[in-house]
Amino acid sequence: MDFKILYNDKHSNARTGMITTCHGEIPTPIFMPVGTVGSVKGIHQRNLSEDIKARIILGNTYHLYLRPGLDVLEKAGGLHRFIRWERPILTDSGGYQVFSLADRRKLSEEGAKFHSHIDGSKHLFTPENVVDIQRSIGSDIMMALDECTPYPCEYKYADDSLKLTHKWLDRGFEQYKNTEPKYGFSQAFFPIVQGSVYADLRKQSAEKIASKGAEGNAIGGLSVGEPAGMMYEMIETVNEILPKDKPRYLMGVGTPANILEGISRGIDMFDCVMPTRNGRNGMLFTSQGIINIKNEKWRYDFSPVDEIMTSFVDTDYTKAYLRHLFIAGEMLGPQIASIHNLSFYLWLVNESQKHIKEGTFTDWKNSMVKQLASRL
RNA sequence: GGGGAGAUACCAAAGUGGCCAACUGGGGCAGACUGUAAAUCUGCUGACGUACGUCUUCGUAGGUUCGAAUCCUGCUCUCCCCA
Repeated sequence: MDFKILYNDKHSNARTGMITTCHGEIPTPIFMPVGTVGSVKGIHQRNLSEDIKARIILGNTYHLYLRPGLDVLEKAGGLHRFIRWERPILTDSGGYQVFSLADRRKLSEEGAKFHSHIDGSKHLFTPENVVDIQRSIGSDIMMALDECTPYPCEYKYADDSLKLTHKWLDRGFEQYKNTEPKYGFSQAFFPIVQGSVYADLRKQSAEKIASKGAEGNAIGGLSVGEPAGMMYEMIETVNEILPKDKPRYLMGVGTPANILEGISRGIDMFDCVMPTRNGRNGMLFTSQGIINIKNEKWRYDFSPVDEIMTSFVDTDYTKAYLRHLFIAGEMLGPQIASIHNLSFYLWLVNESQKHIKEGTFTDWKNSMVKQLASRL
């Protein structure tokens, strides 16, 4: 994997660049749609590549390991072939499931023991086997096993957790260096900064992560309930330390405003379930602000979902029709909403790239942030 | 014409003397969702008030009772069976 910065913004830490992988190029800053179990929920791969123009998508180690299982993925020739997606894939390690399935797992030095949410069976994830699993999946970017701490989180817990995440990182990185890809293309391995909302822990973690010399670095454990301002402070703290010439990935973030604020602080990669999950639940992100398409006020509104029309669904359908689909419980509604939201998110990062190049990013960002948060 | 059953909020449907402004579903209205156990979850849905509450409701008109959606009588309407 290779990363080149093309332009640095003069008024902020934003930058635009290009990641090159064996499955193609990824212009940054970028948003990566989440496809946990080998599917970006409700979206055909064809829509994803041709209409939404996604450059890279996510998969999840925990979910893919449980279903369909590694034997299927290996026989298929890896996840790309299995799901027929030829562009890059990044896999999360299962660290987020350590957080979201907290009542079904037990952590120890060795790793994380899970009770499957599907059939209750017991499984052990270690820093090493999570690398092996991601080798079998064949993702272009693999993530280290970490503990995504909850919020709020006691200092002592965050500190202990961080020590564990760092130990796991050392082991995972060793495993990464000592193993080979299975499908003939290279795979990168990103370590993850933790430390909850404590600046000293974040600094300590960022130094540890930077010392590994990985091809890219991630920031985790944010947007788990803390105020946005706190998240931005942590990003600033961490990005002062993380190498500037490597991509920085802010995991699980976020709202359109979060993404723009992240970009201005030097983040290059984002992923979030929000455009798809909220889209399925009737929430649309538009250039004018947030729409709850189920609201009665759209009943007779025959205008496009978004006036800037970021995808074919905006030109083909009206708000009134989309509202009707949701009210009637038609599955086309969530599909259209997901396509729109993802297109909008991709539009947002594309525009960011453009404004960074043109030197107009900060002003544009500031006006957008206000607009994006308003409720229509 | 004779016999039987029934009328409860937007709809369906519980409730058959006080725990009933009335279970539950649906519908309607609104909210939540951030490395996806989510096409999910939550709240409201007689009126007025933030709330304790107050007022008007269970076809309709009366009555019994300290107290009625619930008991009694008249009326109106609906459905079923027999002729």
